[in-house]
Amino acid sequence: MARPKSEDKRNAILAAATRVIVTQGLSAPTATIAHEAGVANGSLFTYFKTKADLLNELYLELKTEMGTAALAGLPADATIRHQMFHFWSNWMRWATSNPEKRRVMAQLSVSEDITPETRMAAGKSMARIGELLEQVRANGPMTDAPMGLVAQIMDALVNATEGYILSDPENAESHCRMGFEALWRVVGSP
Amino acid sequence: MARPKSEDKRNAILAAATRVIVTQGLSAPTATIAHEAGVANGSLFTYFKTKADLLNELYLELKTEMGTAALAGLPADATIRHQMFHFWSNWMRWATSNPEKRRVMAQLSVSEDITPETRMAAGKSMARIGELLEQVRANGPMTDAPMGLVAQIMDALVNATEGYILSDPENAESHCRMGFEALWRVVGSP
Amino acid sequence: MARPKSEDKRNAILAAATRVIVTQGLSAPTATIAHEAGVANGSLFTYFKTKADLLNELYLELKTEMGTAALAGLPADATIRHQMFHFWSNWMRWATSNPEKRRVMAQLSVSEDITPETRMAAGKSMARIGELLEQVRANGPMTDAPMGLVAQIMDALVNATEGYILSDPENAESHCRMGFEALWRVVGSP
Amino acid sequence: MARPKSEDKRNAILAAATRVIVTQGLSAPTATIAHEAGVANGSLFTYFKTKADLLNELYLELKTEMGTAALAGLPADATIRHQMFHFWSNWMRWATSNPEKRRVMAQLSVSEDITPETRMAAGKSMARIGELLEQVRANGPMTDAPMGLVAQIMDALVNATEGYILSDPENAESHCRMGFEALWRVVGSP
DNA sequence: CATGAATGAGCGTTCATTCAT
DNA sequence: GATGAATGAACGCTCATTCAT
Repeated sequence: MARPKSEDKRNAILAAATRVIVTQGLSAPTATIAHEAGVANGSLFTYFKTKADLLNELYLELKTEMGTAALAGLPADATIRHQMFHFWSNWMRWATSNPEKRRVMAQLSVSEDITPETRMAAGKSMARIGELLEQVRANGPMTDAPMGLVAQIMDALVNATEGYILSDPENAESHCRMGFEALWRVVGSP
Repeated sequence: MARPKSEDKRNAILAAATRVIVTQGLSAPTATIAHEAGVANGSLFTYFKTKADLLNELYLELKTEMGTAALAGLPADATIRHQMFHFWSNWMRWATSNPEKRRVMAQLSVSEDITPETRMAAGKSMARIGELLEQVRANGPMTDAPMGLVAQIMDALVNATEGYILSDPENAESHCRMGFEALWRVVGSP
Repeated sequence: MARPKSEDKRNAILAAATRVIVTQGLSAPTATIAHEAGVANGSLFTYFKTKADLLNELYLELKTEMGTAALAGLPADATIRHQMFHFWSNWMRWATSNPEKRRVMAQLSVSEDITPETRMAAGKSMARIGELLEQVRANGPMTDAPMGLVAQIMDALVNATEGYILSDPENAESHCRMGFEALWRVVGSP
Repeated sequence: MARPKSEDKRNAILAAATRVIVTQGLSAPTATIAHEAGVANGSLFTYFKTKADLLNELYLELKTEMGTAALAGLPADATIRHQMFHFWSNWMRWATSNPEKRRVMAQLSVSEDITPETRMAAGKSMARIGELLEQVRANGPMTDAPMGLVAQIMDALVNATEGYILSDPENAESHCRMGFEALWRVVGSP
């Protein structure tokens, strides 16, 4: 194979897309993204068949990265509360240090271009967290609530807390804890 | 905020925008919206200077309508918990009966086109709710938390619960109650 | 209706298309055609939904014009041979005075963009000629030949003669007659 | 006309071009042609400097093949009418068994990309036929007609007949004869 | 020489906005 | 004021051609 498709270039495009979308929104021209990535505008399409494709892959990439970050170093033998707080903190930290990625993910989440398949695939990377949450739910005040509702609520709490932290990063630590306590009051056992 | 010409036509355009955006997203052509509203494409611009303008006014309109619906018939002399549950229920009911408007609002919320001014103005319609929430917060487990965080969390819970209800409308009643209990556990006094 | 779609502009575009396609071929940019017609490139699309559309309508227009020209002043009570020679001459004259249109028609005839429907519709304008030819055929040496073959042959003779005339316009008159005699030998009665 | 590298590959590309152009037209991407030929897209350009080049050489190849086929086994000592009918039959047979090549040739004939030089060179392969036709003409009703006109007419008759045969291959034999008789009436001596 | 990624000019079409009627 | 044709910048994508491997 002459000049194999470079993983680096692919990543450069994905990273450029993140940077550009943050400031210009999802309607950012592919040409701008390509330029930002340092490749010719046509080259973008050798890595992603269409713009929608690029967006889907970007979404997947970001979700996966976030999921991985959230689960890093999970202390398997600690109490559930501890485990939960661990990934909650990871999650907040990731969001704090990657505000751009978080913003782009928010935009992609509501985009028509992201297919159900992609959303499904993205969900996979959160599976472990789902299991944890399930255990917590089963023994707390939401035993009788459907898991779907609980999951959505947790997601909402994560986002709300993250959002607030980003607006006042000074007290990140404190906000993080408060958000977690709120979550625990919602689902955890007293 | 001036409302010159025909108020009817203005509303027709706003309503048409909602219908069209639900299916086509925010990138729906103004011409399509105009057509759906039964006016010529050029006429749209005598009612809204630009497309962004239309979007901002639509956002404001929807938020205001929702705020009004949420506060309707608030029993001023009931307990705070009662008052809170009252508007929570109203809110859920509105969302359930106006799924399109809710969806459009979700899209607008993340749009670059909505200005900070509009967001601020939209916040106004929720002021009364903010006061209520403030009272609750002051006497509950989040006394020490910043109001902004609490507000965002409530908003998140509202959205999560609404979203879940829409995905399983059969048990709306039950989900509504469960969502409220979660909220109360987060901020309410035991 | 404000500023009604102008027939003039439509014709200007069609005429411009002819001029441009002659020199640049069917792949001539729509922008060039629009410019040549003195309208904005977007305007072309208010008159023709797509480029293929423009091409189809151009083909129809040219064929119709040619058909009309060929039949002009047909002496209904002359002998068939006379009638035939009349339209043959008309045809040659039209081709001679509209070499560009003829060239464009040749290109369009083999284009993938021209739909069967258009071809069918274009055929209509030649119907009268078909009837004439049919009468001639019935009493000549090709009585037993299928009409389709005869029609194609006539078409071919027309084109060949036209082509030759254009390459040597000086002796148009003579070539025209010779071509006709050839045709008559093929189908006419001796 | 140099034929460097692999003659096989060159032919594969030419053959692939024919197959692809039949279905996609002359605007078929070179990449598609290369793929169909089983070579890398870049390789196509080591065999043909440009796409126009490829087209010109394809045209030449097809014309030559057709000319050769038409002249195969010409009975040098038969009557001229016989010789003429011989190559006419050959020609029809070739067209019938190579409908794709015929179609492609038709497209190429009207393409802007084919240079006058190529057309001239292609004419060479028909030289023998031209001589034959010339002899016939000299003693028939077109003695006084310029050879160019006669040649074009014959070409037109060939194409018309071929075209009709392809549309009704069942009666190829009969159509072939009828076409020839028409030709003979045009130029042959009675 | 073969390969296929890289390039970037170019195209058809869309659409917010303007303006003649 | 209402209409809808006019405008032209902008965009996603293609593809002939080049060039690093």
